[in-house]
Amino acid sequence: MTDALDHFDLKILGALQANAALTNQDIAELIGLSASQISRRRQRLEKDGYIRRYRADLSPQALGLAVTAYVGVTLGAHSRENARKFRNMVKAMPEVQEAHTMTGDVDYILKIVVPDLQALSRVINDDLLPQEAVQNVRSSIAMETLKDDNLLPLRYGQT
Amino acid sequence: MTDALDHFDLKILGALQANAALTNQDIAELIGLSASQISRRRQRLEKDGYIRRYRADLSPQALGLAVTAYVGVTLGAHSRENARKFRNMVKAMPEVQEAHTMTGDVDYILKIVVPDLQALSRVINDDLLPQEAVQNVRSSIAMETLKDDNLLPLRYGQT
DNA sequence: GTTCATGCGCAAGTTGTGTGCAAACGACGG
DNA sequence: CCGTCGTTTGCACACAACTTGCGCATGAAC
Repeated sequence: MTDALDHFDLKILGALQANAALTNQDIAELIGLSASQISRRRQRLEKDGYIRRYRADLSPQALGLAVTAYVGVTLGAHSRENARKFRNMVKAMPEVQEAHTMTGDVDYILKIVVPDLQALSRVINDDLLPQEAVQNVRSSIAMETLKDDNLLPLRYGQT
Repeated sequence: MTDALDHFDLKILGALQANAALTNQDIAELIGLSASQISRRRQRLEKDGYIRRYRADLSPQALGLAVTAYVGVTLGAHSRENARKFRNMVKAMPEVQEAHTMTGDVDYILKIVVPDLQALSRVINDDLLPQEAVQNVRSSIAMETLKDDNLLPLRYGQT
């Protein structure tokens, strides 16, 4: 009934993740289908959860957000309660773009975007370090960004 | 003449980066302006580079991409030529979502998304390590993703 | 060979977008 | 205090895009 992506679906997903401003007509011409089919397939792809949402990709530079940093956080005593507080804190921080719990010697990696180094310092010293759970914080700053497209590779295991 | 974002512009940017499927009419009602104004402002925001592009945000899980990893790469002899090759290689690898040159003891951080650990291993052993420039590779795998919205914080230094 | 399910394009109805226009507003100078 | 000018707004309309019903083609099951 549903599921299982064919060749057309993958092309639609690929086109939309690179440029969601494309009209159905554009995509139709691109992959050799009619606009109405694109519309129907797109609805299905949204309903089945392949497309999570549509986003405008803003320019950090234009908005004065010059500093991107990765911050590794190590928790001390892994008390349930303190860890929970830490996670909620992180979710509520607008400067944090991504947060993952990691394997290896660091418990969390945070991707942080701020206007300048002073703001980064403020985030680390005022928000992160005062947390009871936090034992250690190591930050590394992105000097140059080679690639930042966040495009998922779509060629795996399909038609 | 141009530049300088007012309160309305920030609200529009905020709404669109969270959900680009909103119509001008939706945003108009949200922030108390007419749809035509949203249209005009949006055009300006695009022209002035605040909005880079529109993207469909796909679900890695739905697409069978279960493994996200951060890979730290250290280059050996920093020969200009080998470094250049390394950067081009990275740009061409579809599994690499982000790549930054970093301050600190690691030269590059790569965000990599693949279907499984085997695929990660393949990327590291077949693509990364054989590079002449590469001296050392350390990878850390995301066990749980707390946050992954990539929403820029918009409240800095404006009206 | 018939039936059924699926996917297709076309065309029509609906919804959304963008521009001309006139009015409102604010800044500035007389 | 008032007029002028530039900017921003809402409205209305023309245009563009989206979506859905429909009939047809294709291919699998029996």
